[in-house]
Amino acid sequence: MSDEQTSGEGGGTVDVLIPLGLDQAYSYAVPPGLSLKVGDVVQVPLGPRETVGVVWEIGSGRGGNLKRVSGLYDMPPLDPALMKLVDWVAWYTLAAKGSVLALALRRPPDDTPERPKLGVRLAGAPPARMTPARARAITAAEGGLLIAKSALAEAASVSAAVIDSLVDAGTFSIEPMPREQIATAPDPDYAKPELSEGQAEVAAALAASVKAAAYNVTLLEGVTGSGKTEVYFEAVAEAIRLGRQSLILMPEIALTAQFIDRFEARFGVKPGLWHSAVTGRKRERLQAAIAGGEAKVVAGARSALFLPYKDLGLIVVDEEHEAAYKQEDGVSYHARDMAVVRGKIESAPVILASATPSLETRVNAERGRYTHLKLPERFGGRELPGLGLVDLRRDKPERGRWISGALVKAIETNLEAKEQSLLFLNRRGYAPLTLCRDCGHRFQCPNCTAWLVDHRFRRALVCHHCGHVERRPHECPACHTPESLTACGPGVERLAEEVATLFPQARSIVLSSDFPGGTERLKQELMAVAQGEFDIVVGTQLVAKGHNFPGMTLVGVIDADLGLTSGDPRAAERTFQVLRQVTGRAGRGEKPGRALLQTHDPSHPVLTALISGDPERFYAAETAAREAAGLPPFGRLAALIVSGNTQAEAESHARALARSADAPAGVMVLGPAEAPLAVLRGRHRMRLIVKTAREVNLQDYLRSWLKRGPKPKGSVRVQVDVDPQSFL
DNA sequence: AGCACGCCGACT
DNA sequence: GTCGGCGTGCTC
Repeated sequence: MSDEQTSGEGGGTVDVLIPLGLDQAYSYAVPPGLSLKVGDVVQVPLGPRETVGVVWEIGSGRGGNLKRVSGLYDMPPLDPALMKLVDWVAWYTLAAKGSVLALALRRPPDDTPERPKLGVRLAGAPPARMTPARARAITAAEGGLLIAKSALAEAASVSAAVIDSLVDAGTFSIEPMPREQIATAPDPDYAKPELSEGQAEVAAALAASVKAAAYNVTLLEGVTGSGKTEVYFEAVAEAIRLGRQSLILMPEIALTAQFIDRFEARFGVKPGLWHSAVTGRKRERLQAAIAGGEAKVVAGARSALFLPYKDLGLIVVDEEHEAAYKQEDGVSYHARDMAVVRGKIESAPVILASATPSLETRVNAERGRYTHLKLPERFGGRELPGLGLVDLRRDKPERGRWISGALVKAIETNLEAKEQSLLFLNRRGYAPLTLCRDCGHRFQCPNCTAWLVDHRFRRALVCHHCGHVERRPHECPACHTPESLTACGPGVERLAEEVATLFPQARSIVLSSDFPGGTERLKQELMAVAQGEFDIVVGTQLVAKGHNFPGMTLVGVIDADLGLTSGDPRAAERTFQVLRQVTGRAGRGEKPGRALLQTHDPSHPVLTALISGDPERFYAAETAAREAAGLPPFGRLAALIVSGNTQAEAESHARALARSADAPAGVMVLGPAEAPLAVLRGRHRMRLIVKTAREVNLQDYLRSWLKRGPKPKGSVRVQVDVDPQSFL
C-alpha cells in the first residue's frame, strides 16, 4: 500500500504532465515490468502521437480504459524542487501547468554521437605556392596552437577553402578539437578585490548568508560604480568555497563581454553562460553539467531560472528593476520574483542588486521581508555628480529651440575645457507629432491612438507603438494644402540639428536605437565616444546604461518631465530610474561631473527626490501621491492582462471582471500602452490593475473567474506585476 | 505543440 | 461548384 505512493508498478497508474498547454496531468496505466516514480521522464501516447512527459503523481488515476506509458527515458528524473517550482509558477501566473513544465524540462538526450569539431595546427613546411591569403592564414596560426578551422578563417579573413588547401599541402595538420570546457571550476581566491571598508562589510554579510544556507532575500542597493558586482562576487566566491552552485540572473542584454571579463578576472574562468543564443549540443552539455553539479556558476537570462541545479546555494538577480525580467509571451512571469520563489524552495539566499531598485522591492525591504544593504559611496572615492534643475518657465529657449541658456552655457564651458557633454532626450526620431498648419490635421497611427513620429533620416512617419510606417507626404492628406506640414516638439534628430547650429565647431553624434548601420556600428560608435572622439552626444535611453564614458562631465536632460504624465501607474518610477541612471553618466572618469535637468515643474517629487540624491525620498513621495490619487498602495497590486481579438473585446472582458459581484476591490482598466509587442502581433491587450484586500487570494480568485467568466473569444492571460510574495 | 474539424473567399 | 485560409477544440 505504501508502495503505491512511491512507485507506480506494472498494473498501477501514474499521472503524467505533458509539456504542452495542458493544465492537468493525464493518467496512464503502467505496463507490466515497468516501475515508475515521481519525476521520471517518460514517453506516452497522446492522441495520434508519442510525447515526452513527467510522472507528476502516482496512482490517483481514474479507472476505465487508460492508455499505457510507452517507456522510460534514460535521463535523470525531474528534481522535486523543480517540480514544486513548476506547480507554484503555474498557480501564480495562472498559466497551464504543462506550459510551465515546458520551461523546465530538458529535451530527451540526442543519442547520435557527438561529432568532434576539427581544428588545424601549423605543423609542416610552407606550401610550394605562396599566396597572400595563405600567408595570412599561416601568420594567424603561428605559435603551433590548435585552432578551430572557422576561427582561423575568420582571424585571417580568408575562406575555409584556403585553410583546406593548406591542409592538403601538409602545412597544417588537422586534428579533432578537445571538447570546449564548459564547467571549469572557478577559483574563489583567484584575484581577490580590494574592497573599501563599507564594501567589505556588505560582502561579509552576503557571504555569511551563503554560509547559513537558508532562504533570505537581500536587496543590494548601490549607485553605478559603487562596486555592486565586486561585492556580490564575494557571495559567489563563498558559495564556490562551499562547493555549491550559484545562479547570476541578468537581463539578456547585460550578458556582455564586459561582465564575462570581470568574472574571469575575479575567478580565473568564464561562468557557464545561459541565454537564448546557446543552442544545440552546447545547451545540452551545460544542462548536464548543471544537473551534475560540475557547473558551479551560471550566468543567465531569465530562462536560467528553470535549469536543473543540483545544489543551488545562491541566486543573484542583477539589475533587479529591469523590465527585461518580465516574460510576456507564453507563460507570463517576472523572473526576479520567480527567483525569489526558487530561493525559498531551495533554501538558498537571494541577492537582488540594483542602483535603482523597483518600488515593489523597496516595499518588501521596508516591510522587513528583505534585508536592505546599501553601498553608499562610489568606488575609488569618486563623487556623485552635482545635480541642478533648470526652470524652463524662467529660462525659456526661443520658439523651435529646446536647449536653455543655462545649458548652452554649460556646454560651452565644457567645450572649452575639452570635456564631453551628453544631451539626453528619451525620444527617437525628429519630432513626435506632425500637423498641418492650415487645417490642424494631426498624423495618427491607423492601428493605435498614438501620434506618428517624424523620422527625417528615414524619410518616414513611424508609430513607435505598433511599428506602422508610412511615407511623409508633401501635402496634407485632409485639406491637400501642399507643403503645409510642420513638425511639433523635439526628438533626438531635431535636437542634433540645434546642436549643430549652436556649436558648429563641436564634433557631435546622435545615438538611438535607430542608428543607421545596426548594432555593430552602434557599438563601435559607443566605443569611439568612450575614447573621446566626440564632444557632444545626443542620445536616448540607450546611452543611459552600459557603456562607461570617462570623459563625460556634463549631462543635460532636455525634458525631465517627459514620461511623468503618461497614465501608466509606473511612469514616475521609470522616469526616476532612467534619470538617475543617465545623470550618473557624468563624472565617471577622473574629473567630477554635473547634470542639469530642464523642467517645467521643478517641485515635482520625482525631481526633488532625484536632486536630494536619496531614493528613499522618491519612494516616500510616490507612496503619498498614490494614496492621494486613490490608487491602491504598492505591495497590493497585481496587473492582469486581458487580451482579445480587438481592443473593444479585450476592454469588455476587462470590464466584466471589474463588474463581477465578488471582484477584488478597486479594479481599474488601463490602456494597452504597456503591451506594444502584443499590438504588433495583432492582439490588443488591456492591462488591469487589481487591488486586493489581504484576505483575497488573487490567484485562486482569478482562476475561478477565468473558468466561469464570459468565455472570451480571445485568450485571457494574467501577469502578476507587483507583489510577488504575498502568498509565499 | 500537432492534428482534425469547420466555416467563408478566389479559382482549376 | 471546391480548395484552402486559420480559428477553435482536443489530446488520459
